[in-house]
Amino acid sequence: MATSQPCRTRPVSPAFDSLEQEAYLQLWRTYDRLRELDERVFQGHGITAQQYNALRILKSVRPGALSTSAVGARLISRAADMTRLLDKLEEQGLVSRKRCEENRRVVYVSITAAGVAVVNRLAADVKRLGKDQLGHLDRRTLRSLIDMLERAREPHEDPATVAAWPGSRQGKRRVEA
Amino acid sequence: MATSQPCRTRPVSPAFDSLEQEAYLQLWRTYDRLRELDERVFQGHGITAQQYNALRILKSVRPGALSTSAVGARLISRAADMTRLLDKLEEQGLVSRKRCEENRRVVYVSITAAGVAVVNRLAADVKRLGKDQLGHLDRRTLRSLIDMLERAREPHEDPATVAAWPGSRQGKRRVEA
DNA sequence: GCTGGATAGTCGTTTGAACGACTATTGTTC
DNA sequence: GAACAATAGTCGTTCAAACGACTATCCAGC
Repeated sequence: MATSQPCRTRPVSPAFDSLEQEAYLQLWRTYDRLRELDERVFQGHGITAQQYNALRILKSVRPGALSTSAVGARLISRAADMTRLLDKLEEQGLVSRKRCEENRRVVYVSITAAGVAVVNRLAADVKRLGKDQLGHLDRRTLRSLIDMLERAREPHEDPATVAAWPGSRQGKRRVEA
Repeated sequence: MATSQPCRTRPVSPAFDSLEQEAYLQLWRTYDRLRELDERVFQGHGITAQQYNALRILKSVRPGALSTSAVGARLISRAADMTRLLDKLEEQGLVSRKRCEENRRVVYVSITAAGVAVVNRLAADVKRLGKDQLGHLDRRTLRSLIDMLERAREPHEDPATVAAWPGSRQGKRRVEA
């Protein structure tokens, strides 16, 4: 068959449809680039970032426990399937589950000593990760970035779960009108 | 067995390990929240956001073509497997592939009329999506957010691919030292 | 013109996410 | 107290991402 397509790439002028779209795509790309470093750290320890977050949450309430859904509500990103996420942690002996006697529908999850050990072992790497990712920005810039990100997602937060999340803006005063 | 765990959730004081970590987690959560809207729009059209981006890129060079890897380099987020992403678009008849005659290793991809139609059909939804996601922020804030996101990922961009990406900061002047 | 290395893309397999249907338990209403 | 809805969690299935091994082609050097 004859080749009708040119074999040369030509320059593009993409431009975004709108400022809002550009902001979202920048957000997406930035997240993706930073996440790359992230994954590298965690997969060296046989764990995912999401699983680490669950452990971090459970460690913060230790020696108490949280219901399955309470853990889910506190995770950074929504996770459809808490059951299987916790299954994997339980298989590794990092968390333990126990059905609540007062309300047998709920299952309480707590971190084990082995789980605490994993989080502690990761602590230094996680600290370094933060520096690697964003250490080149000064504190004022970081605060400003955080503030804008919070404002960006504010209308999209579920009021029911926002209270459970550490970074929620509630109670904070807006800097500008 | 005796129930040794309390069946009550107790309040947490999570706090982030560092400002850098907080910024990254805020970025993650914000991306996740905004992405939720995103997915809703595209899955109504039987396509993923990543696939839409590939189509958008190919439409911008129409009627020219791009090599498989050139499309990958211009995508918002790194995609490990261009082959299968394009496979799916080709199955739906939205793109067509042709092996380059001059260099038979490369495969050129171009968008079909059906592909253009899909992008056009989505245009209104995508426009509305932007407003839904970030329409509550004024233009100054959006620009500032974009600028900070670019600075956040600047050190993590591969110099080889950054040139291919529309939002690259190259050529822009830094506002602050 | 043959060999080794680089490049472009493809494919097999494993793993995790997404969506929805399903079970068990509790609370509500008449 | 039986029926129905709501809640908490589990599980089956389907789909996409991740990782690496593999093929085909080209280029460079001898």
